[in-house]
Amino acid sequence: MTTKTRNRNLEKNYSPDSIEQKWYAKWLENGLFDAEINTNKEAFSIVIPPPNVTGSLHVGHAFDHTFQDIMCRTKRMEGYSVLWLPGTDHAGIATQNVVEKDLAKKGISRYDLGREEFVKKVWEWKKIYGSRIIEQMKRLGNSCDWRRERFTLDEGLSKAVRAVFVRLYNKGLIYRGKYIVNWCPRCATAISDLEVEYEESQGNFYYVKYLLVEKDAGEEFIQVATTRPETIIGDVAIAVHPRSEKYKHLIGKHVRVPLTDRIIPIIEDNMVDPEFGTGCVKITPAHDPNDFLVGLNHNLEQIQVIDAKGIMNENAGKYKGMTIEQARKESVKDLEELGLLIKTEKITHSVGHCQRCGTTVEPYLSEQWFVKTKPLAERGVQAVKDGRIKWVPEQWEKTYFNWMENIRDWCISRQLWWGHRIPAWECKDCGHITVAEVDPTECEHCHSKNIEQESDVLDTWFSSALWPFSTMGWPEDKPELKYFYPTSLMVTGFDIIFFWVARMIMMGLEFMDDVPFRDVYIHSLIRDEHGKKMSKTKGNVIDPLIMIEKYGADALRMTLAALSVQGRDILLSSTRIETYRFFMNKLWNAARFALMNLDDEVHAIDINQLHLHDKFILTRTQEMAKKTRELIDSYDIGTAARGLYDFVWGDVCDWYLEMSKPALKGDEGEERRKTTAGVLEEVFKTTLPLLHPFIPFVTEELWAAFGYGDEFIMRTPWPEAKNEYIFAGVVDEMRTLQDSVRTLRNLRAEAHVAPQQWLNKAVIRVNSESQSAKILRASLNQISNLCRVRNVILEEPATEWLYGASLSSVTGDCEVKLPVGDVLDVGKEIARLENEIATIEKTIAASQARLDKADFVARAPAEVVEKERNKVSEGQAQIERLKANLESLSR
RNA sequence: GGGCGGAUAGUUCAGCGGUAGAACACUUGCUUUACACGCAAGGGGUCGUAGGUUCGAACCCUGCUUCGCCCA
Repeated sequence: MTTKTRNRNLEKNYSPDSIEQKWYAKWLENGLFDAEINTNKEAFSIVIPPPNVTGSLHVGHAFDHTFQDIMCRTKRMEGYSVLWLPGTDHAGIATQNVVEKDLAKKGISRYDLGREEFVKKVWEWKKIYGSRIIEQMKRLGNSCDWRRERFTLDEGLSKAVRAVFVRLYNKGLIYRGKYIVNWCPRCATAISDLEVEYEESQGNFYYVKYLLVEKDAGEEFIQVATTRPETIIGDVAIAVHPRSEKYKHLIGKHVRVPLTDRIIPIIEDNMVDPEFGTGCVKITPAHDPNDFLVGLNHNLEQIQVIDAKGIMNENAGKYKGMTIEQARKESVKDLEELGLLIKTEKITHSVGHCQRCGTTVEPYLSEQWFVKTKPLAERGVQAVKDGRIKWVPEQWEKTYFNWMENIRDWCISRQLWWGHRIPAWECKDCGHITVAEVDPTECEHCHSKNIEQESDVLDTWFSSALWPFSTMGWPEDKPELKYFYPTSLMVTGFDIIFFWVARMIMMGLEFMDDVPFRDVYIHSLIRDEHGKKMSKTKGNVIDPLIMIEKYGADALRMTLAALSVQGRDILLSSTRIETYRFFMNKLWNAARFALMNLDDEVHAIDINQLHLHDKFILTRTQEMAKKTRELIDSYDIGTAARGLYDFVWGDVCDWYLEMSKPALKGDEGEERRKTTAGVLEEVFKTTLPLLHPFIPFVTEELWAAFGYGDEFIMRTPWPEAKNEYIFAGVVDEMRTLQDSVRTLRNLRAEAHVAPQQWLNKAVIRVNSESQSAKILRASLNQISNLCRVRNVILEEPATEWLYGASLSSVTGDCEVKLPVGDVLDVGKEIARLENEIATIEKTIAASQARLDKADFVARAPAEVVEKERNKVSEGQAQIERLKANLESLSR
C-alpha cells in the first residue's frame, strides 16, 4: 500500500510571491539547472541571445525567455541533457554612454580620466549594475545554468574575439581602409548599416544655379537640386546620366562651385537617375555614400568639410566652426543673396538616425576596419538551403536569403574605449600593420619597437556573433563544445535576424565548420493592447517585473505562452495577464478540492468501477499528455498552452470535479469512492507535469502538496499516454451527456429557478434501446447532481404524459422536459418553442437544399452526405416532438 | 521600387475546404460545503471587397481596398 502525505490546508486563494522565491532557491540549491555532459543522453542546448548588460528585463525578453524556458524544461522532462547558457553582452555604445552620463553629473569627461581609468570605471559600473537583468531573469523562473554565465568582454570570450580577428585578417577577410561610414556625431563613432534607423522627415530641396565657366557659355548654368546645401563647398563634380538628352552637350564642360572659387567638371555616370529632381547631381565624395563611389570611379578629390563632431572644418571657409544646421541656414542665405538659389521645395525624405541616441547620422569619410562578408555569407546561405538550419516559421528564410545575398561589408571598428580593442599594431617607422593574438613587442616586418596599437574597439556584435561557441570555451577544445555544439535552437525576435542570427551563422560555419544551431525560432514582437509598439516616451510600457509582483511569474508566463501565435504580433495588456492569474487560482482550488478528498493512501483504479465521466477524464488526460508534447516539440507553445487551459478549466473543473462529487462523498459506495479518488489522483499526477514547463512555480508547490515531493516535479519524466486509460468513444458519449445537462439547465434558467434550489423531477424521453438512453441511464446520478433535480426519469417518447405543465426542449434524439406546476407562463413557453422550431427548421432547410443537388450527393464523400441526411431526419423528429408540446400547451 | 504579414463577435485573437469558436466586455440569475481570482444561462458575426476553382470556400487562386513591418 502506497501512502502519501497530503497537505490538506492550502490557502483558499493562491498567492504566488513567497512560493515562487522559495522554489527558485530550492532548484538552485539542488543544482537542477546544471547542464551535464552525459553521453548516455541526447543533448539539447540553447544559448540565450545575450541581452544588453545595461538593460533591464522588458516584456520582449520575458516572452523570449519564457519560450526558451518552456523548451528547456520540457526537454529535461523528456530525458535530454539540457544546457541553457545565459549571459549578457557589453553593449559598447550604450554602456559607455551610461557611464559617461554618470561622470558628466560630476563634471568629468572620459578624456579627463584617460582611456585606462575610464575603462576601469566602466568595469566598476558593470560590477554593480550589470547583474540587474540577470536577477530579473531569475524572477521569471529561467532555468539557466548560472554557473556558466558569460559576458562578451570576459577573459575567455575576449580570447575568442582576438583569435577570430587574427584568423579573418590573415585570410584577407578583414581589411582596413578609408571609406564612407555611418557616423554618429554625438557618440563620436562609426556604426554599422544595421545600427541606423531611417525615418521619414520633412526637408527642403534647394535648387541651386551652378554657372558654366566656359568662355562661350555666357549666362548658361546647370540647375542642381540638393537637400544638403552645406556640403556644396565640398563638391568636386556635377554628374549627369550619359544618355541624358537634356545635358548631353554639357558633358566635359565646367562649372564654378557656388560660394567658392573652385572650378569642377561635369561628368557622366550611370548612377544618376535622369528622372529624379533636375536630372543631375552634385558629387560630394566625402559626405555621401553614393558620391563616394562615383568619386572613386572618376578619381575625384575627397574634400571633407564637416568634422567628426558635426562641426564645419577649415575647408568650409567662412562656415568654419558652425554646426551643420547653422551652416545650412547660412549657405542658403548666401546663395539667395548671390542670386544662385532658384527655388526651395518641401520634400519628405528618409533620414538616418543613430539607433542608440537618435542623433542624425552623418556619412563620414574615415579610416575603418571591415569584414569582407560575401564569402562568409555564401556558406550561410548554403547551410539553410541544405536544410542544416531550419527556420520556424519558414517564411523568415526569405528575409534571411534576401539580406545575405545582398550583403555589404561590415564596418566593425568603433571609436570607443569600452570593448575589445582591435589587436593591430601600426609601425611608426615602416607603416606595416602587425595583427597578433599575443601583444607584439616589435613590428613583424622591420622589427622596429616603435609600434602603436590601434585605438579603436570592435563592434559589440562582432563578439555576439561568436556567442554560440565562444561561450563554450572556444578556441580551446572543450568537451562542452563537442557535446553541446551545434546548439539545438535559437529563439529570438525578427528584429534581430541580421544582428546576430545571420552573423552567428556566418561565424559558426567559418570557425566551427558547422552551423551554430539547428533550428531558429523567430517570434513576433509584443505590442500594447492597441497594437502600438511599447516605448518609454509613449508611456505604454508593460514592465514584466511589476506584472510579476502583481500577478506572479506563472501568470505572466502563461499569458505570454498562450498569446503566442506564429507570425503575428502579440498584443498584451494587464487585464489579459489577470485572466491567467485567475487560471492559477482555478488550478490551485481544483487541487485543493482534490486534496480535501484524497486519503493518504493512494487508491488503485478499478477499471470495472469506472463510470463514463471517469473514463472520459482519463482518456482526455492521456490525450493531453500526448498532444502537449507534440505541440511543444514543434514549437507551437501557444496551442499547447491554450489547450491545457481549456482542459483544466473545462474538462477537469467544470465537468469532472463536479461529477465526481457524489462518489467522493460516498454516495456511490466505498469502492466507487476509492476508484474515483484514484482517478482524481491520476488526473493531477499527469496534468501537473504537463503544466510545469509553462507555470513551474505553482505546479512544484502543488506537486509537493499532493505528497510527491520526494522528487521535484522539475525532475519527473514527461508523462507517457497510458493505453489502459484510453477508452474509445467516451468523448462523444460524454458529449451526449453534456448536451442533456445543458438543455436541462437551460430549462431551469428559463423557468427562473434559483440555482441553489433543488427540483423534484425532470424527465428525459428517449427510445430506451438507443445509445443515448444507455449513456444517460448509467449517469442518472450525475445528471441529477449537475442539474439539481432529485429524480431524473427516463421514459419512452410515446408514453402518456403524467407530470402536468412543463417546459420542453430537444437535443439529439432526447426530449428534455421539466415539470414546473402552475408557475408555467404558457404564452412565454409557446414563444420559446416556436423559436426553437424555427431554428431547427432553418438547419433542416439548409441541409435539404444541399441534398437536393445531385452533384452534392454524387460527389461529396459518403459520410458527409450521411451527416446531412441525419441532420434532416433528426431535425424532423425534434420538430415533431416540439410541435406536439406546442399543441398540448395551446389546448 | 522590392519583399513579408494582417483585415473573423464591441475589443483582442483562435480556426485555414463540410457552413464559425475562446478570452475580455455585455445581459440575466446566484453567499450551490474547491474557487465571487467563482458558478449557471444568454445576446452578439452575410469571416475587408470583387471575381475564380470546387458538389461545397472564413479557409485555395487572382485582382482591388486598407493597415502594419522589413529592405532599397
